[in-house]
Amino acid sequence: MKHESFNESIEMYLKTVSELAAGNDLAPISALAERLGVSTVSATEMVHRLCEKGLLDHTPYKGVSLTEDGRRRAQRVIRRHRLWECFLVDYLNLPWEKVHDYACRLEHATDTAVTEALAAFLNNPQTCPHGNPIPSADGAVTAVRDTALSDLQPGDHGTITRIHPESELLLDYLAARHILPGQPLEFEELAPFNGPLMIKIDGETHALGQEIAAHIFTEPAHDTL
Amino acid sequence: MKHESFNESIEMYLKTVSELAAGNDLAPISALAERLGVSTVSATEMVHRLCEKGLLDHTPYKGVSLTEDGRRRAQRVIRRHRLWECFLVDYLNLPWEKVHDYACRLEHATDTAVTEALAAFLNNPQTCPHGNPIPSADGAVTAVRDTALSDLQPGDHGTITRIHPESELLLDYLAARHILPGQPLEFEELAPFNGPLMIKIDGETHALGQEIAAHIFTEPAHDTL
DNA sequence: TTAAGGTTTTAGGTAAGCCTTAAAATAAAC
DNA sequence: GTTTATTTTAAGGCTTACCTAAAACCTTAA
Repeated sequence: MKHESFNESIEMYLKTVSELAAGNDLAPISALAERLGVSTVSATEMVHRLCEKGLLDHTPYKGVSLTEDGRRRAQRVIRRHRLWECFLVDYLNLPWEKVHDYACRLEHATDTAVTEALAAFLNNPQTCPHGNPIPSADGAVTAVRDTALSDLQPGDHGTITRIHPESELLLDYLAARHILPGQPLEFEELAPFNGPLMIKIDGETHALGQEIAAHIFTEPAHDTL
Repeated sequence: MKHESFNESIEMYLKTVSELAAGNDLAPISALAERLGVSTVSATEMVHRLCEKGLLDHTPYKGVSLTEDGRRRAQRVIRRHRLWECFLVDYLNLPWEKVHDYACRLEHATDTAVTEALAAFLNNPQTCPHGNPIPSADGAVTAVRDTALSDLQPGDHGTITRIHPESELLLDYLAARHILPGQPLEFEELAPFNGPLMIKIDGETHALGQEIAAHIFTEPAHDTL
């Protein structure tokens, strides 16, 4: 009766660090705090606790990163999360943009035995409905080599591979516009002064802000056939 | 980040009261405390909080019962619990005696939308794998009219209908002896001095203590054809 | 009717996770 | 090198849910 809620916060911190420190660099505590909806002071406290537990490394004034232990733990949570997302979409027919939040709750309440039985039931899917890779049971992650939409150049063509990191607000926005993994797109033009990217998807052109574009990953289409 | 664990304790208390007060009588706080693995002081404190919230009624020195609100809330948790059990057994092929504990964690992390989608996916099952009825979405419970094994007389025949209340220890014990819902049984004799019940199931005779017998419910076979 | 036994309250504590406000340390930018 | 912004510490608090120990209180049965 104490253990459960105990883990929950820890798991959220580890998962978030994992998301923020995707490029192997340090995740600033301020960013952590913001994503978790917590004051920077509280986040700093918690980071200390997690450092003591050997789950995080903290470089003062720079940010935090996961230790090997923390990484494995985070990957296990992410695995559970994405497997549940697959189930919720493919079997329960719940909406693509809602399952992230549902899975966020289930992920902390799922035994390893359940996780692995679920993986087998689902036939060991490789990605979640939002395109993100599902870590293997031992915590290994498939490296992805896609490009953020925000890193493409006007004129580029590509196909959406995944949305990352996910949040309900973002997914709602994207779902309403059919901006989903698998969709081909064309980067028509970039408005000046850090303006939006004009992106043609599914026959329509959308103005996407820089911030949103950084959450959309693509596989560029090669002009060379 | 606060709400989740918040609900968890409340839900466990309500669920437990519902289990203990099956016969419409009051559940003593001491029994509540024992089942929850908590001191009576803590249980008393929590009962006060739940009374203030209008979920429980407390008759001092007697025990507690659920208000209509509390009842509905408890039934909703139980519904989620039993639906998960069905899924875990029927689709993930997890062991009958283990799924109770797995479901105990999932039940507090499941949105209503997920619950109802799951119910539809499972084709609205009426009972959990341990034979207990699954409350309907609006909190209605099917009345069961079966008899505790401890209330049968030597010589009686019957069929096991359900195990209630469940606990992993009990389920492990029963699973190892094939004492499962659907099994026919014969009450051979009752040992004197509150001794065990000699019960013939699946070709073998088992000595079951009074306490265990109170957890096994049966549908007596009528001699009158 | 009184003593025994169970129940409840009171008092005093713990731990995790959060909060705020304010001051100090450091990094970055000019 | 000074200013500005960010980070970290420090101090004091809150809530939930648990604990022990001791006192007060009901109920019941001898």
